[in-house]
Amino acid sequence: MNPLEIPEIVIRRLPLYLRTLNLMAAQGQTVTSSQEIGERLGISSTQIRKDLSYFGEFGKQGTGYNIEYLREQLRQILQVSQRWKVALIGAGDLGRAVLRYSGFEEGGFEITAVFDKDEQKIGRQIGKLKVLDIAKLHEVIREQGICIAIIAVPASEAQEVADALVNAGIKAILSYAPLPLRLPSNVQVHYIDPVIGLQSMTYYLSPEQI
Amino acid sequence: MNPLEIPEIVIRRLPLYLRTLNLMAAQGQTVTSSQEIGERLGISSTQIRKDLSYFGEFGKQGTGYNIEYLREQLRQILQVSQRWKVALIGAGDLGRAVLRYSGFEEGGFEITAVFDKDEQKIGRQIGKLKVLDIAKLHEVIREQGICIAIIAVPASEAQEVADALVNAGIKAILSYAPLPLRLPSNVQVHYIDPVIGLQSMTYYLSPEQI
DNA sequence: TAGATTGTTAATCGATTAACAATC
DNA sequence: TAGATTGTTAATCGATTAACAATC
Repeated sequence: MNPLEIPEIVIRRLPLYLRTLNLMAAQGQTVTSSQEIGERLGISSTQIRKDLSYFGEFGKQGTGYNIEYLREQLRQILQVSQRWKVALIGAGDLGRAVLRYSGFEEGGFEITAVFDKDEQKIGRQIGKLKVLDIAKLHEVIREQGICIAIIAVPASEAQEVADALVNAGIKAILSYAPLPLRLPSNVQVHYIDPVIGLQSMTYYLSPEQI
Repeated sequence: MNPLEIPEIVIRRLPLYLRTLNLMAAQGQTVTSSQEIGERLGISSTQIRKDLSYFGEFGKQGTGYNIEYLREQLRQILQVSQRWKVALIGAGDLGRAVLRYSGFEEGGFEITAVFDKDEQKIGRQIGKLKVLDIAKLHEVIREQGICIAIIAVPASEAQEVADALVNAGIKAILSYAPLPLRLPSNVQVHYIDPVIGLQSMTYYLSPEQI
């Protein structure tokens, strides 16, 4: 029951369960089962029940899970009931796409500051936000009490940005830069690298398809 | 030695090794060791040697691995020595960011066609490509002999697009839409969902940081 | 040669799943 | 009640790692 004992692989699946429940709720469904969730995700029902059992008992024998209730429980476990403020570094094509993607908002995240070092971009308005000078990173992050950041700068600048973020007090980083960041162990990090995904699929393609 | 027996989790790590070797080569390094690769990636040297041993013997006792040689071997294993043609569906903010990202090119992929259903976008020039009408999806994919696609359309349209892609002969899909696609088992799929990554990090953040 | 590092085996560790009592 | 589904235990399965001979 100590959170430290819960395998990370279990934590990584919880957002998938939450996302599935959100979709079901959006379609007006009120009750589901571990089997139904599993079918949607390609995961066994046993695994879903086992994963949830790390945190408590959320279902009823014979009937399954109340979707609204389980959603709220998962939101609380993942700490996404409240909205988190997020800083975005990089206002290039990728940064702008991140900024305009509505999924963050729905997932419990609000990008409240965007930074770039390019003078051409600084001061430019993107949606509700004005691009800030990266020189103000520390100041703004501290002022707003932000502890999550998204890195959307070129690989060559990512480590430097990460260092500045850690220095400003950031505790979780989502990085789109295709290289591993050197970070203190108390800072969470996840990477998004589409090329890695593609390259592990081409392994399975038959040679005649090239 | 039968490819079918190699665990998928091993295949998923190979692109990381390749990426690391690429970075080393770019810095002019010519030789490395399993320990050095492991340190960069946060993976044990034993695991790297074990993973590579599924495919052959690529190193020399006492000296390690020739970077150029191991790179080329990994490229061949992953089938990314040749350039793959890729179709991109969706020319919104995300699609444009994907199109302008140079990492695909470097990873062995060339986006050779981009589609959208929005008449406002069809015909527009993005970099070297003109946005095509999604009605021409089947025709163009067959003509060009494309077998990999990237989905960058809203979640509500992703399944429909996926069905059309499968119908056109696509064998591998990278989807940015935050939901699981229903696909034939002979079609590879990988998902990119940044919110999932963020939500599994917030679990570990201490509540006072909210 | 001595030191370094590989490739591989066997042991360990951890995750998944089968089975089932409990109960709605 | 009978059927369905949960939560949990124990068994199985698979991945990681420790140890080491081989050898550059």
